[in-house]
Amino acid sequence: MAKLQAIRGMNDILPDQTPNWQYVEKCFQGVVRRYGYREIRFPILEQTQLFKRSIGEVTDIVEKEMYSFDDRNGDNLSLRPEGTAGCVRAADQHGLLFNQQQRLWYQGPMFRHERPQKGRYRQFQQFGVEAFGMAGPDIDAEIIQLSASLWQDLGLENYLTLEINNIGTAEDRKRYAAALTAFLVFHAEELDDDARNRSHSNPMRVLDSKNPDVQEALKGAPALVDYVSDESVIHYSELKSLLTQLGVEFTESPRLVRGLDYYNNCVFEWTTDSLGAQGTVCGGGRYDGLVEQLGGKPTVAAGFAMGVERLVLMLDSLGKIPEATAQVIDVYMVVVGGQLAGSAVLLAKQLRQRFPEIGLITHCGGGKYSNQMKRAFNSGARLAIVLETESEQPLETVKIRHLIDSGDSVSVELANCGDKLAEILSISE
RNA sequence: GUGACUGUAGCUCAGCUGGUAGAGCCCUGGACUGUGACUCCGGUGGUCGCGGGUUCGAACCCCGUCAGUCACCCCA
Repeated sequence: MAKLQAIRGMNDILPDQTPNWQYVEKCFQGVVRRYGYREIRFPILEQTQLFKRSIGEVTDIVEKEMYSFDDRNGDNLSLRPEGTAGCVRAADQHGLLFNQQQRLWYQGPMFRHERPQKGRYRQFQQFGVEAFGMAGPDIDAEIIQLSASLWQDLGLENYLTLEINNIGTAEDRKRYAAALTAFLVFHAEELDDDARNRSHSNPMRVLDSKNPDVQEALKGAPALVDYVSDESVIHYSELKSLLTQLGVEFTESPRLVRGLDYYNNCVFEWTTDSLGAQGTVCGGGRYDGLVEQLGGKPTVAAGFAMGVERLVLMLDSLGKIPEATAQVIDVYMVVVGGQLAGSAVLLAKQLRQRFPEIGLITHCGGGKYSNQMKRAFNSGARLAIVLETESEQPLETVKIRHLIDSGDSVSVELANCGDKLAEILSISE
């Protein structure tokens, strides 16, 4: 029988890697705490309808990337491809959005059936922030500033650049899309197949084309700016002013279009060139119409999501993860001779009770002294406690040996082992 | 979904133009050493991703499939 293996594009994160993840998660949590955001947790599985109605029926995510299936009741469910839809659903369902403001954050796995490559996986981790009930550009500035704080804490501030754009309201874009489609149809012969196909279904995506010929043909195309309402323009320029006051550098990218339909007005992306083709580390913007679109009362909102794999990848390749994050134990107990197993587990139990903060491994499975010592060294422990007696003799003394600073060892009465340990590790009880 | 490259012991890899597999590390037994090290000797471990085909014979050729990597696409 063939060996079972993980589903394509779904990664196992092994013990050598998990400290890196914990480090990043700790940084997230520190930042959101400072900004007063509270955690919300919602299911990984939702009605497929939720994503269709929020992300948009004709987006790639919904059209060809969702893990959807009928459950035993015949309901069509999907693994969440992003977090905002579920967050809005949960918050609205429980009345969190009624006449109030909310600052929320979440973290968890998302699922998209794409072809895997560096920084892009079928199950991936997102960390996101959503703010509800605040209409002004100040909240937009706040969440951007929040993300910038995180880069600072992670030491990535010099490796990420912020791009922003104003994509107007849904109405603005509708009028613009019509004009753009007309332009594209007129210039159809200069476009490639892909661009022609999108001219009607999703004309704004054509602007993103990397085909130089298409970009050439786009010269003279109508600009979104000219279709954006005055209100949006004012909001946007206020945001820019706030960012400038905050010292957050940005570049304006008129071509920046988000792939999810619910965004409006200000959108932004943090990108890097150190990740290959998957340069976007964080993306977000306003989505003022989404709550209402999903059946709630009209509620303005803004948020962003970031890809944790991409961040971990980036930190790893840039050497930005502090060494101290790796988990090490403090004490390794070497047990020579099977008759000492009882004494060993008992001593270990007592020490763990007395020193809850230290990590202690008891050697299990026997084996000769030299091999046990080898494991003790390889464990990274500072100290080894050696239990050894002449055969049949009761255990009276143990040896405590330094493994890192020196090779010194001291012999202590079994009963005084804890005191000696406290002294050596400078633990105040 | 499309394309290119890759897939040999737990890990890193070698294996010339086809003749049924090797090294280092790791692990382990022993020698030495007042006891993890070093050195020396020995050992475990692979139906060469999987399935077909060509051939007297394939890890090496062909087809399919799965997976990985990178790019397109898409996005976090």
